[in-house]
Parts: sequence; C-alpha cells; structure tokens
Amino acid sequence: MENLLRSNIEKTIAQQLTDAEFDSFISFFFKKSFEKRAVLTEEGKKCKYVYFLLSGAAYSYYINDEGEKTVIQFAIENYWITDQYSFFSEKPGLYFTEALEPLEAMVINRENYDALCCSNHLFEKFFRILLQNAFIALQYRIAKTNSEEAERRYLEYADTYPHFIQRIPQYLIASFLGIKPQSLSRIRKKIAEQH
Amino acid sequence: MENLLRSNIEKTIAQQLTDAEFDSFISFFFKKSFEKRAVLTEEGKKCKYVYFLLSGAAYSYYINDEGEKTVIQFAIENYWITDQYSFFSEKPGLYFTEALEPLEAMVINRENYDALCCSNHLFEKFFRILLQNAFIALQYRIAKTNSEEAERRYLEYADTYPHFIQRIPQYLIASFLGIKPQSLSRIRKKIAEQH
DNA sequence: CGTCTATTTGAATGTACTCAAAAGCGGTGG
DNA sequence: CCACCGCTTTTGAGTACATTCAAATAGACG
Repeated sequence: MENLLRSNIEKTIAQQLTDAEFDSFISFFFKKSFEKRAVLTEEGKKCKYVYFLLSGAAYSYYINDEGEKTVIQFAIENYWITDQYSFFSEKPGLYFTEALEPLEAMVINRENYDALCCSNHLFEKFFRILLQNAFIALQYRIAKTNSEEAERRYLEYADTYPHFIQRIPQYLIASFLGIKPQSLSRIRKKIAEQH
Repeated sequence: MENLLRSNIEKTIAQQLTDAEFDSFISFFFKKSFEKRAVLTEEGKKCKYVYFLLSGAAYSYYINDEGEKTVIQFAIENYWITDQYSFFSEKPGLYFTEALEPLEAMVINRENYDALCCSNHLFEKFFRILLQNAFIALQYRIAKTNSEEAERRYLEYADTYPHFIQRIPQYLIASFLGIKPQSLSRIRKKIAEQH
C-alpha cells in the first residue's frame, strides 16, 4: 500500500527512487487509521501533521463568523492534506480537516518533515513541487470562481474531478464551488433536462 | 534600492544575510525598467522570468472564454510577481501581467533561478517560504470569497491592504474581489453613507 | 481645453439565496 | 425484514444581491 506513496513521489519529481531512498523517506512517517468523522486538523489548535491518504477520503473547511462552513479542499487516496498555515507557522490552525470515510494515512510531524527535507535534496524538491502544484491549482480556482457562473464552475469541476463527484456528498461539492446545496441541486436538474 | 530585495529576503527567512551572500544572490538577477502598460507575462507565451518590484506597480489577470478579465494578483514595490504555472512548467502562460505604473524590477530567468537555488541552500529555502506564504494567502482568499458577501470582502481587503486601495484603480480592485466596478461603486457609497 | 478613461447613478433583469417542506436514501434496532 | 430515524437532496415561493444596459459625471493626461 505504501507503493501508492512511492509512485506519488516518483510521478511528482518525474524520477525513480532507489529502494534505499524510498525506505529512508518512509522511515520518517507512521501509519494511522481514522474513523469516519475523525478530526485531523482543528481550527484554533496547532496542526502538527501532514497526511498522505492511502485510502478513504477527507476534506478541509473554514468556518466564518456566522458559523457557516466553506470547503477548502478534498482529499482521497493518493492526496496530501493538512492545514499548511498552522503546520508551517506553528500557530493555531485556521481550518478543520475531517474524515469523510474511514481512512488510512501516512503521517509525518514537523520535526521529521524538517529532518526529511534536510536528509536528501530530492525530498525537499518533492515537497517544493507539491506546493507549487497546489499553488497553481488554487490560482486557477480563484480565476474560475471570480470569472464564471456557478453552472460552468460545476461543469468544469465535474469534468476535471469526476472521482470527487462520485464519492463526495453533493452539499460539500456545493460548498467547495461557493454555492448552497439547493442551488447545486437546481443546476444539476437544469443540466439533466438539457438532454 | 537593491536593499529592498535584501530586506525582503532577510525578513522572509527570518535571518540576516552576509554581504557576500547577498552579492552572490543578486548576481543572478538583472535590473529592468518597464513603462506603464508594458507586458511582463502573456497568456499563451512561455513566461521566462520572475520579477521583484523595486518600484511601481503591476497586476496579473486571467481572461476567460467570454474575453472578460479577472484580476489574480497585484504587486507593488517589495512584491514578487510572475506566472508561476508557466515559469515552472515551461508551458504557455495562463495569465497576463501588466505594469500599472512605470516600474523597476529585479529579474531572474529560469536557468539562473535553478542555479541560484542550487548555489546555496538558504536561497532555496527563501523561495520555498515565499511560495508557502503565497499559497496560504490564496487559500484564505478562497475561503473568504466563498463565504462572505462582497461588502465584507471589500472591507476586509481595504483593511488588510490599504496601500493597494490607494494606488490601484477601483475597477481592478472590483475584479480582484470578483465583482463588477458598478457594484463596488455602490458598495462604497453604501459604506460612506453609514457615517 | 478636449479626449479618453474611470466612476457614479438609475432602472430593469437575473442568478443565487432564504425559508419551508417534501421526497429520497441509508443505516439501525426491534 | 421492516419500521423508523437522521441526513441528503429536491422542489416551491418569495427575496436579496449583484449584474446588465445605459447614460451622466468626474478625473487624468496630453
């Protein structure tokens, strides 16, 4: 199952790892299981870990002053998830992260993360590229959120991430797209009627 | 004037540089001036440079299928700006970047960027933290965009970035916030009337 | 000054939201 | 296995916020 992590790294850095390199990499992690609804990161509490999902699903969300949730990110197997702000600044977290399904994750704490990055330049490069890709995707998401109507955003999202649409409750997809569940329901109805 | 860059680095990595280190750093850059409306990055064209603004102002924007602009990012002196996607992937750019005022920038190309990062671990760390901070700010922006109404977004933005509000045309601020210039004008009127 | 661009204002429209309730679906326990 | 409960999705009616279209005003620049 850890092969998932290995291929994730190799794909990201576009380069094979030796067995020794991967063994070294993985020695900084521990494996942990979470039940459905388990909390991985919490607003107001320091986020100590970065998670790589081996199975299951999770999502991060923000709660505003009115107590409304807004989904920030989804993750399923082969995805990384954490509260970056809190993990790197070591300040209280901004977001909650919760298991949507029972999940298994490879987990690394900050101390090990730093040590891992220092131990081999390849590993630092890996995390840099991961961050770069996440940044690029976020920037594109902002561009789309601000320039397209909800229907288009949904269509593009469903097209780009069909695996999320299948597995994640619709009211969370709606939140991710910045609309209410009732609105997404109507949008889907309208799309369906056009066929 | 390059001192601006030095303090930018030192503040980011929370550490002083030696003169030798900074001289080495800056040797990978060249200085360039741009006139108002000059184009720094262009959609469809490979973005070859990262820019650090010494003076002036610039902004990046996305153009959707309907030809509508959406502002992605503003930059004034002491800010970094580029099309990250294109610069790192070396694929055609997604965004335009344009000078809002005549500007002076320290410029680095990809080859030098890579060499710089390899030359000293501190420099690689610097760019990593820069990216981290940008990512964190973007994530927060998404959370706000999706969870707050336009008036609140404007108030928070004006409060957090007053120097942008002062210098940047209102129709670009509106675009950045994901609304039309007419709407921002009305929002500002409403706010003003409440005093 | 005159021109071009940005901002403001007005009126009508549209998209998404709120409130409310019904229908659908899945899991649990009797 | 079925009945019930809780949660998700759908639907309806009315509303609010932001948009569009249009035009007037204000500002900046040569």
